[in-house]
Amino acid sequence: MLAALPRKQYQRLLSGLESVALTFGEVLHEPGERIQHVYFPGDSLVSLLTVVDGHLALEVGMVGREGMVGVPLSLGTDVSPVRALVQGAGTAMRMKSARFSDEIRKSPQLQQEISRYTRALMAQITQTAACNRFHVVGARLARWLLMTRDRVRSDEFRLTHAFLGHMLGVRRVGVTMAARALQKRKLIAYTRGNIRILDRRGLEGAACSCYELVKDMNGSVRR
Amino acid sequence: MLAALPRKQYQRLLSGLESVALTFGEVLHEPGERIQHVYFPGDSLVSLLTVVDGHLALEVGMVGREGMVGVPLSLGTDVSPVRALVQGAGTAMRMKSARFSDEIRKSPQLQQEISRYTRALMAQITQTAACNRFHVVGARLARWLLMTRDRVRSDEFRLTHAFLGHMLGVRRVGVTMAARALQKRKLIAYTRGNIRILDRRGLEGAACSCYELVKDMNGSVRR
DNA sequence: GCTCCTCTGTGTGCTGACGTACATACGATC
DNA sequence: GATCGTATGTACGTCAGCACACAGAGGAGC
Repeated sequence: MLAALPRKQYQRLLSGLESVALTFGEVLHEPGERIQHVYFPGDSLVSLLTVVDGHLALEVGMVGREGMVGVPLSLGTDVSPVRALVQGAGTAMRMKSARFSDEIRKSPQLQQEISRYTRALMAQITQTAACNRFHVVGARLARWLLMTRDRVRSDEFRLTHAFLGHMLGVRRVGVTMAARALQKRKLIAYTRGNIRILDRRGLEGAACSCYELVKDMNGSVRR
Repeated sequence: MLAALPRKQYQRLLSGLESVALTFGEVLHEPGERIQHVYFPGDSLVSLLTVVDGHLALEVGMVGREGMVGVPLSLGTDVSPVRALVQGAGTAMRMKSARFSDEIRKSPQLQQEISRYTRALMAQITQTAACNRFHVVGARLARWLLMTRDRVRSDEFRLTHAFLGHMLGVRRVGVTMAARALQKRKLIAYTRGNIRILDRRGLEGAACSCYELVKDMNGSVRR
């Protein structure tokens, strides 16, 4: 995301940025907590989860290199309504919240870039809401794998069925059945926490239309 | 929402505002269309719907006097990802999109107020996403009626089961059964498109926790 | 090799919502 | 006050996903 800024802007931001390694399962912030840093994932991947009734979680957004974690800061608050969970280990740049708020005030370009991303994120959340309501687990799983693929830029990644269950808001068994069906159709392969996409095109066919929609949205918005 | 602005700001905006009567069923904009005006509902009520697979709709947000229709404009685009449907007839103030974009540039207070609302709306959409995934129709119906009540400030309003079905993303029959259950418990009463809340407290008990959560959020955010 | 832990697979009964079809009932209009 | 459109009630079979329970099976560590 930072790469979309003019070089000069980017240079100035650099002094406030530090590179960090994010580990799988790490929680960047919980709902209601103060946001300490904003994160710009590089090859890492972060899930935004909403927590219901104290225990159930559901992914509403996925943030990779195309976005940032901490959008609420640009909307004038330092508390987030969601949990930010590292779903794919890797590196990210981060900046202290206060500094980021400063930078945003000073730089219209940065502000504009953040606005652009904010509306892409809103669109993603909206689409996810409808998707969770209307589409079956199999199609949602396919979509989810494709979205992950696009962000980590790899056909293979480490994830258990149980974890996927938390993301999709279904039981682990539900994931197992859906995953098995996809495997039988030779679209994916997996063993003990390792998933590989075998046939991307085929998987796109199995996914619901939400995948294309959100993809287009991010694309068109990115000029 | 406008009432939260300093008097001076409000005075200046007035010249760009016009009062309009919104009629039930009117569509202010479709997804993908250009937003012509932003609307600030007075005693009217507008639903934000996401459209899936061309026909199915699902409400993701509800806008009354506390908010505005056209948030994307403040995020730098004039196309909306959602349909804005008038769900409760009444009056609203509106402003041409171009003028609104101007005003927002000129007034930090207005911008701040919009930011505040944007994050409340994001929180609402997020919560709704989870609610639609995890909670049963009865609880969601109860929540929906309460949210409507809070916005129109009346215990009685006109709505058919079929319309509610569209909002909640379920069949009309599903609404009928849920509504009948609530009526049996003497929480609501209804006849041919007219719904009345008989026991607000009781209805709050029947609603899912999402109601309180979103309410608090709006409250706390409003200082 | 053996043990233990985690991940995946399978089975059973249940329930909430679906699709569809049709029945009743109110009210506006002629 | 008969008719027609719309709103609501009921019924029936189907299905996706639930809760719970337990059975293999691969890997890490001893």
